[in-house]
Amino acid sequence: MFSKFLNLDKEKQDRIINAAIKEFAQKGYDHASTNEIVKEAGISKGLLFHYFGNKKQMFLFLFDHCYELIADHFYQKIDLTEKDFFTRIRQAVIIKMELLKTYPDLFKFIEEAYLEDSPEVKMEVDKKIKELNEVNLGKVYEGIDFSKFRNDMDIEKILKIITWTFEKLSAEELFKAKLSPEHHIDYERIFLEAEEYFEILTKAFYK
Amino acid sequence: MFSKFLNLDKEKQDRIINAAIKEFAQKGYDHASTNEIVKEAGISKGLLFHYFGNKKQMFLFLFDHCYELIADHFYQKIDLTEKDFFTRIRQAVIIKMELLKTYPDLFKFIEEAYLEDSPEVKMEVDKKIKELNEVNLGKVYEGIDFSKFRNDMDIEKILKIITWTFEKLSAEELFKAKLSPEHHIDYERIFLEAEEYFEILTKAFYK
DNA sequence: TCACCTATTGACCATTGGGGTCAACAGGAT
DNA sequence: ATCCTGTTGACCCCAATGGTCAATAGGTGA
Repeated sequence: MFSKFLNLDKEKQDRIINAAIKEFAQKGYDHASTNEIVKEAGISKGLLFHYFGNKKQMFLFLFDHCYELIADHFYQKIDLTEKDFFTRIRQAVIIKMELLKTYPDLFKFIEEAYLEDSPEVKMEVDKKIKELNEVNLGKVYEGIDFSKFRNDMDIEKILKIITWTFEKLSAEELFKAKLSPEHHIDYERIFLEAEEYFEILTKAFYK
Repeated sequence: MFSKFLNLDKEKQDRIINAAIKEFAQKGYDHASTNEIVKEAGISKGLLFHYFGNKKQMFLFLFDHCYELIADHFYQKIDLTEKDFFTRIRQAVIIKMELLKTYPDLFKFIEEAYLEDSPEVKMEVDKKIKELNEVNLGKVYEGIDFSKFRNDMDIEKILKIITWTFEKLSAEELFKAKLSPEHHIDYERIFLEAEEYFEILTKAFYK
């Protein structure tokens, strides 16, 4: 089906993927423009339709492809025998940063796809999401040793505060990068800052 | 300039404001459609241009108007003699919820306006933002008694964790509301849940 | 009843931009 | 010289855009 696309060298694939997910993430399915995508990707209009047939098929392919990308990275590299929550979440943050280095709009695209309500694709996306939820949900917290947390607080809320902190931290850094001229992201600095938050949160929520 | 609009009864003004900021927040300046706005507001196309002249003037008016709305509410109702950080931030959360009741897309609109890069309005918006930053920034934390916080952690990071928690909490609730059929928001329940987070964060970060 | 007036309508206009097509081409291999 | 595969971009039709304006609705005073 998409073999023509998948046989390209990775650099070109990634250029097209990034152009497309950026456009969809920013504007949603309906208002994303194939003209913009080909301009950003540096290919001709005809070629895009040669690879994907039409806009809808391209969008659905991207959704599947991005989800696989994420799932593969996480389940290959996350050590499920690791029982410490902070170590585990640190792993997750690193993996996320690695992915964002190659695909800056990967997670934004997936998030927006969840909210997509263009009638053209809503049904298919909803179906995909439902299937995925049945399989994947909750695996990230599997096997964690929760006895290390102080027990005078609702542990679910603690976990939320911690994950929210790292989500907001990375969102803030992405925002800064967008405002800066070259859109440059200093992953090293972010990582060091994240470490300081780890320290604070450990002090605050472990026994 | 906009006196024709401002002389309308408040209900009609709000209907138009909400239709417009929703459209701009969702699609950005360029792709926001005046047709969609008038449809959602329940007025005719001609009337919108009768009030605002053109799309650009409407957008810039909305930005100013929304900013004033927020500023007025905050500086009228926040008690700057209140020295306790949690009490202060609780006030802020309540005010934000009140505003969201009347203008569900108010903050989303402002946030997106900050990122707007349509050439048509970018210059004006950037200028407005610059002016505002010089005046307003940092007032929210003025006069807070920071000695109540434990001193084995970087206090700036603590403040961030706390504000982020409440931002994420409200974002999560907005998301839930979007998924629910009637888009209904149960402010009472959110408020109670926020209280539980206040309790946890106090325990974690006060001496 | 009718003339006047202001607030409001929505069909209409020129123009842009959309998704999608396809004849033509580039250039390496046989 | 002839394929062949990968690639181009001018072109198509049409939907939708921001904006206009003659026509109307409906209240007011005479």
